[in-house]
Amino acid sequence: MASEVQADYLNELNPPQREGVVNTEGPTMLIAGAGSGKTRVLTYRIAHLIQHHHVEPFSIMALTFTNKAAKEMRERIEKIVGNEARNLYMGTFHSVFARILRSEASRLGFPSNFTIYDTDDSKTLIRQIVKQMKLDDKLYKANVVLNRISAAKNRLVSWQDYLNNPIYAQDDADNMRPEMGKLYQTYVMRCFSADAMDFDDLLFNTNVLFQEHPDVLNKYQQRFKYLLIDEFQDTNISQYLIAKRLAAVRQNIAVVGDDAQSIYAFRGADIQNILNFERDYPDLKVIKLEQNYRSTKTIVNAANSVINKNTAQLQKNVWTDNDEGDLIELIKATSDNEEGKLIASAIFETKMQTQSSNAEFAILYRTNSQSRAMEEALRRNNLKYRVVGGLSFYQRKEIKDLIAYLRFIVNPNDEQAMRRSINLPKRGIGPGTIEKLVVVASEENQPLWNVMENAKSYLGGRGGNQVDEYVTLIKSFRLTAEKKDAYDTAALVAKNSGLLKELYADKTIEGMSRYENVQELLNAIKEFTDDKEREDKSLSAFLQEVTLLTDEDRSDSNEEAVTLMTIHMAKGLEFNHVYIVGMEEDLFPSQMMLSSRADLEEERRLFYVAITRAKKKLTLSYALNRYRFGRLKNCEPSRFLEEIDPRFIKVNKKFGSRAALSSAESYVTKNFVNNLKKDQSNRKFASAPQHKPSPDFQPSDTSGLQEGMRVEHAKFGFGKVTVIDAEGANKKAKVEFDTAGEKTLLLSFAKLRIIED
DNA sequence: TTTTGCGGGATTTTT
DNA sequence: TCCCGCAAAA
Repeated sequence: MASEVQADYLNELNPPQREGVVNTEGPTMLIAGAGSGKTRVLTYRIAHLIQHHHVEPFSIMALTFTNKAAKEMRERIEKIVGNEARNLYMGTFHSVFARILRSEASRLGFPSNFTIYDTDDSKTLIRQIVKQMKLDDKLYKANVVLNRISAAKNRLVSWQDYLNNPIYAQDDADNMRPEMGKLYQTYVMRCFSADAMDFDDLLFNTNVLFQEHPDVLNKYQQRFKYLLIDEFQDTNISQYLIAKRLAAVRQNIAVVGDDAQSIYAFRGADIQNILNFERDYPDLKVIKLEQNYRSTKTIVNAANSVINKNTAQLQKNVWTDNDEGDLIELIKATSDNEEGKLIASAIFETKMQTQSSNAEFAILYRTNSQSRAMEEALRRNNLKYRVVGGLSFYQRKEIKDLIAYLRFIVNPNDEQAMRRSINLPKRGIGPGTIEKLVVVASEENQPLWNVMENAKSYLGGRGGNQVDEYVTLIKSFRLTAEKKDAYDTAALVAKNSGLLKELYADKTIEGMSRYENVQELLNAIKEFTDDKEREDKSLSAFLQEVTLLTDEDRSDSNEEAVTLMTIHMAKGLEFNHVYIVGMEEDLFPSQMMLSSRADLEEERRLFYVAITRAKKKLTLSYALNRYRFGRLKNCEPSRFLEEIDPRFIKVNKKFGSRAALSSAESYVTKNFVNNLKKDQSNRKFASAPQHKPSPDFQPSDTSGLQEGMRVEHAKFGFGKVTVIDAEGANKKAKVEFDTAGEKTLLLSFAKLRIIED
């Protein structure tokens, strides 16, 4: 019986796919081109482990990039192996290791009910620290500071390491931000005393846990016999190290990824991981999935012609057996609003001609703000649509407000939650009073909650009384939380805190929708507690999940609607008809990504991802004018348009006459020439001809490499070392190459020839 | 303490 | 354009 099922799924696979499924032992890397069926391989591989090798589901750990991907994969596996699949240890890095950190929290001095700070919490805290340290908040913008801290954590640089490393100090001094290290330290300490971890801490602290507590590491090494990682190109160093440690004993680690689809370098993802992987596992089995089952020949080849402009990529040849298909259409509009109209009517027509449903259409854009014009036009055409992403449900003010209460109930030291909830609805407790509480707590080195309980002895008169009332309220909530489940508690909090009443009183449209949102949150909590499979239905258990949830995880409305979303959100999805809008310079590629070649290559990969979402037909559009920051700006067509092999494009016949065609072409051509000029004047954009290494090229021993030395790299050419970073296996050098721009190279991996001077 | 109005910055992407 | 944080006014 079991073998019949097996035969079934194995027969559906092509040879490399089958190999990816059957070869379950030892380190494996699947390089999976777009649309090559990698999810299928991953699911079958897990199913195969369970059915054929009789591996217990709870000893398989599978890490994905989003919760949604995990959920879908689990469902697909469940279809093959039945409800055993429930016991798989599967989820995002963040959620899986948050769970492990909860049960081992005491090892790190955290309580197991620690709070997870989301990005907003982190930024607010940083803003507070900057203020308290009396620093210039123009210079120390929360965003900038958090990014810097985040980057350090993702490379496993602790605040102690940071303060001890003169390179960082120099770097910060050069950027006029000498206090960065101090900020990092304070930030970490404040999180710690609030019993809170931010997103990066979940990974950073897991590394600390495994490094400093070998017994814990050993426990999980024994337990997880098989480790699988999806979207490996989007992992950062911190994540990779966790995986490596876990897999160290059994070495059953399989990673799946596509370097061409790496689009999260901005948040620390590191393609280097793919290269490191080959180095770390010499007997690695590499399997390439190159046949695309998703798209037409036109789309696959057009995508290839684009991605080939990148210099940094693994050798891979994506091809397809599918039909030639329609040419890619290019639409020119005079304004962003007209672009919306043209796209909407194009969708409407295609829908009629091909008898397609709304759900087969997607409009993809670079930035969320572009959805507006599209939405309006779709509405006018009576086309149902849904916008994915944007301001997420859990980021809405009213939702965060209620959750702040819930958080403070569970974690009495969650300072951010206290700050948010204490004066909501208005209780006459202002910033002055709050600040006093926090200052006393830190000066007397007391838990915040202790200070609040004795507020009257620290705050005279009114403030003390008001805080007292709030404390009593929270205490009563805590009593409820101890006895009742998450839903009963949350419902009581919404009612007794006065939050619901206040929202109910607001009869504006926005006010009513806020009220509904809170009701919806309560429904979501109800759904959580109604889940029969769930053992722990406490408020604490609910909160553990909520911060790591995103909108996509809430409702899977399979509604008949056109999908609007950013390209980032579209990764992993596919649609028959895809419209990529806003193909303009400074928008896509984004102006913020023009400063280095590496960034531009990431934008190009983003474009590649966008193109490869389309199964049958791809349409691109750009506008000559667009409102940005409230101002009408004229735009040039994107350089990416010229990077598509022209054989695959035609200019829209309905909306663009012969004249329009030639004018669009001339626009593109003119732009192309301009870009060439730009390229020549700015070497960072130079379409660097592949460097031919010198005939005597021989990698040197780089242990003695010094800043200022000139080096040669096989691919990037000649350059000068600007910075040397870290020591030992992680030693890195920043090199400013003459033609390829600035690169950071891992010396244990990169082959550099030192040039005598 | 709360409300209002001003000015400045944002639109890159997400766990 | 719109949203946020901050300063001044009430």
